[in-house]
Amino acid sequence: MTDRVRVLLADDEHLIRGALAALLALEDDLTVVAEAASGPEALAMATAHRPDVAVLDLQMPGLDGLEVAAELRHRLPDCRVMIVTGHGRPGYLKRALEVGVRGFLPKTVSASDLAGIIRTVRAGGRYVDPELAAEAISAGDSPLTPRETDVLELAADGSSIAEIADRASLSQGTVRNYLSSAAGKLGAENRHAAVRIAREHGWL
Amino acid sequence: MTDRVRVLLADDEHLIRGALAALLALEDDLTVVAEAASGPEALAMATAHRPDVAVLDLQMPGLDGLEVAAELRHRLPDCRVMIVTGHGRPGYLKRALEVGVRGFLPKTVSASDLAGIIRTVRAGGRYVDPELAAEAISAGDSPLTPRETDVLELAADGSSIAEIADRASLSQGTVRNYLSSAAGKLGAENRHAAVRIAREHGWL
DNA sequence: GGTCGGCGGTGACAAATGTCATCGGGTGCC
DNA sequence: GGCACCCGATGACATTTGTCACCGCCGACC
Repeated sequence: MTDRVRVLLADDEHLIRGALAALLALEDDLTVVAEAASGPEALAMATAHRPDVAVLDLQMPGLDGLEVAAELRHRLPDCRVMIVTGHGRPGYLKRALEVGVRGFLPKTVSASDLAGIIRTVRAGGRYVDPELAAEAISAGDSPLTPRETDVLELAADGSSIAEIADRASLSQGTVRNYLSSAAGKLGAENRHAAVRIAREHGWL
Repeated sequence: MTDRVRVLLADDEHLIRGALAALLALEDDLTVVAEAASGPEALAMATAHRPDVAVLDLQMPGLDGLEVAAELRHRLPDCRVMIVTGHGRPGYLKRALEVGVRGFLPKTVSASDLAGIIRTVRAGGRYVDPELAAEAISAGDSPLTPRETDVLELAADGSSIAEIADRASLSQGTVRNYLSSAAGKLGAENRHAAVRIAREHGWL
């Protein structure tokens, strides 16, 4: 542990990001070398400063944390990526692990925990919040087929079947079949409840 | 300004709250006298420590920031209340001002701004984020009657008309009338789109 | 080759939903 | 008193939606 850990912080909330940076600066083996307020900016800062660890907020303008993580994996394979999230829906954890994220934690952890986890991740370890992990395991995989997911996503804003069919370039009958099937798999009464359930599980 | 400003911090995200506390502690005229992670806890800490300024997150378990603000207004009329929010929907600002909140700002402000605004509010001033204010003005008041709002709220989770009627103790026909009227006023195609629109405006 | 599942579609039917007119009771305002 | 508006309800009607059965096509897997 001869060198200090070089950290990139990405969070669109300036207040939070600044506070975190100030707080991590108190740890004498950590250095915040770059900050970003959006997904694309995070990528740019990462390639410019080549941090050891990137701490990404899940929800950011432009590209979200997962998209940035996926891109970083290709551009900077040596950079470890951690995701910090406010409300952690289970499905995100699974997707995060798939794109090589080494740490996944809610914002309810304490600052000293965060510093510790950064060190763990830097050393090659992994950390996943136990509660989020339990939820993810109990939630399991999405039972929906890719197409069902697509169509359900188009239904998410309350559009009519006709609109969905139009945007998906499908016949209305097909759309109804998919939505009916998806609602059945999710145990929902109608497509709108299905959207809500899929959202809660992070399957959307 | 002989005394230091006594501040209460309430935010359910431990990481954020701790970071903010550390950051405000750097200002030599501010003291964080209490922290809370939920609405009820915020109330309890406030009555126990009688802060000059309460900085409340909008979304908290138990009671949200607005409910805490309303309660504080009665219990501690001398305590100035500020709301800090992640994604600020317009309607909340209006409701916040109605319950006597003196400061309303998004988490995108910088830490030094926050400290400055705390001082402003403490001195009896007000501060509202200009962008949120503009949105609130353009959004205007909700066109919905109280009952329409109630029923729309019950429809928010994708329930069927029958369930809504049951929970609201209304006839199904009445429920449909209210929803139809609400959808019409909001320019929505159906009640689900109406829910989305009302949510976006903070009218729900 | 056979089977299974996903994809896209059609047709038909029942149920849910949206829409409209209309009613009575209440409240508040001019 | 007259008027406007909200509340709650009913009935009728057209439309949308959900559900099911069934079709062909394709790719994967055994």
